[in-house]
Amino acid sequence: MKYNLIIADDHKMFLDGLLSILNSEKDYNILLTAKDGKHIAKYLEINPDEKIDLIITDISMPEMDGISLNKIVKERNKSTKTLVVSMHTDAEMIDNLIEHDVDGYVPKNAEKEELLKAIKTILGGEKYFSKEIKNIYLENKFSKKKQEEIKLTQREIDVITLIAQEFTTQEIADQLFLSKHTIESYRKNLIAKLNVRNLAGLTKYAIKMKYIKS
Amino acid sequence: MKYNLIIADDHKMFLDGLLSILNSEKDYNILLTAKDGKHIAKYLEINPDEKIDLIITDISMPEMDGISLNKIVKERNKSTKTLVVSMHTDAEMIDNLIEHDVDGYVPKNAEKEELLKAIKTILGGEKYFSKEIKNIYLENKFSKKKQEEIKLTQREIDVITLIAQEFTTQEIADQLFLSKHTIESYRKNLIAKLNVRNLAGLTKYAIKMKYIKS
DNA sequence: TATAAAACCCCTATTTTCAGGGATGTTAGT
DNA sequence: ACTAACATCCCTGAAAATAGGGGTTTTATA
Repeated sequence: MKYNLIIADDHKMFLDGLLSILNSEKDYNILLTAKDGKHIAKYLEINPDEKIDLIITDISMPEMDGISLNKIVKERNKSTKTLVVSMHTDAEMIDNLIEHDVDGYVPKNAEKEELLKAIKTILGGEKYFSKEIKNIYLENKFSKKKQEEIKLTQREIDVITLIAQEFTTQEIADQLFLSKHTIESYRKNLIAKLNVRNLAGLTKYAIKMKYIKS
Repeated sequence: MKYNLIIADDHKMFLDGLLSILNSEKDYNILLTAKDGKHIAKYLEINPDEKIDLIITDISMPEMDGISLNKIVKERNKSTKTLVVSMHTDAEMIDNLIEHDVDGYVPKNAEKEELLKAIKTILGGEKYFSKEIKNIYLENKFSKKKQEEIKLTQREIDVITLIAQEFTTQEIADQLFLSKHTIESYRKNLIAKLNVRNLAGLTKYAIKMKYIKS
């Protein structure tokens, strides 16, 4: 009996590549391909009882991204597996995916063989994450350990965000309905906590932590 | 007579996709595929007289990127065309490519039909840039116009870079062997020029312009 | 060779930040 | 009930940054 697969990827050419790989395998039956998650979601809704073994998905797609799709898939039927195939190799993304309980991740520059191995492994009930991805994940966890010692409170985040937006202490105080002295204390604490020297350092931290854009 | 094509892309699966598209076209003869530019460069060196009509290449590849490859290709034989197929859609990259005189650019999420059209157009001697890419390019040129009114001198860049690195005015003066007053003047001018309010604004600008990392 | 732009320097006065203290009330967890 | 963490506020003095002026000299280039 064949496994039922669904593929979602907005890169048409890449999709063709995947198909050409999978079509030469006789165990896989490709039910559907789509260039965004929404189509897949609709299909799943219309066919609630169809057995779907694996969904191969990209992360960034128009309309509905891979993470949202994964959530929908798992809610419909926990036994449907998800394999993410993407070019994103940033730690945050990977972290995010693992937390969302995807069954595997293979980068797009992986070999054909690895992809097939990933699919087989996942259909066999195990997880599959390529070595590259595992390394990024683990390295990130280690370095996070150090960073997480520095944990800002919500108020501190409020203040540093406004500082990075070029407001003066007085202006921040006015906006938050606090005393100027309070903001000064926060600024002082932030400088000490984050091991920086001045506003420039605070601003860089705010950007790194994405409290402000660009 | 067939056209001779070479393809470079480090995404194996994508390569397969491209191949499956091109193999079904009888006019194209694929001489070589490789996952980085170096292999291609070596091939070109070994076979200096072979007629190569088109090189399809990704931008970011290990060992040798698409831009360097393009340069080598054009130096060897000006009549060999280059089509870039990549996921990069940032304005800088596109600008860079056009300046390096590639013959076309199609994003990886393009349809199969567009790719074929691009290839045909380029082999016909014209340039082909997908609409999406053209838009990004033009939009960038327009917005650059506004930005380029703000042009920093080298010295100003030196100073803002150091400011963003959290050095004080006095420290910057010492490092650059200048008077503290000079640095103060530069800071003042920068704040006025860049329309920001303080160090935080200068720091953000320095990051945006990539004068400093993160 | 004008002349504009860049690089450099100085001054005053005000505001803001930084560094160092200390303090109080509230909240959440042990 | 105790304690730690948090949020809030205050003070002083020094250092730095900001805002507003003013300059000269060097360098590129039209």
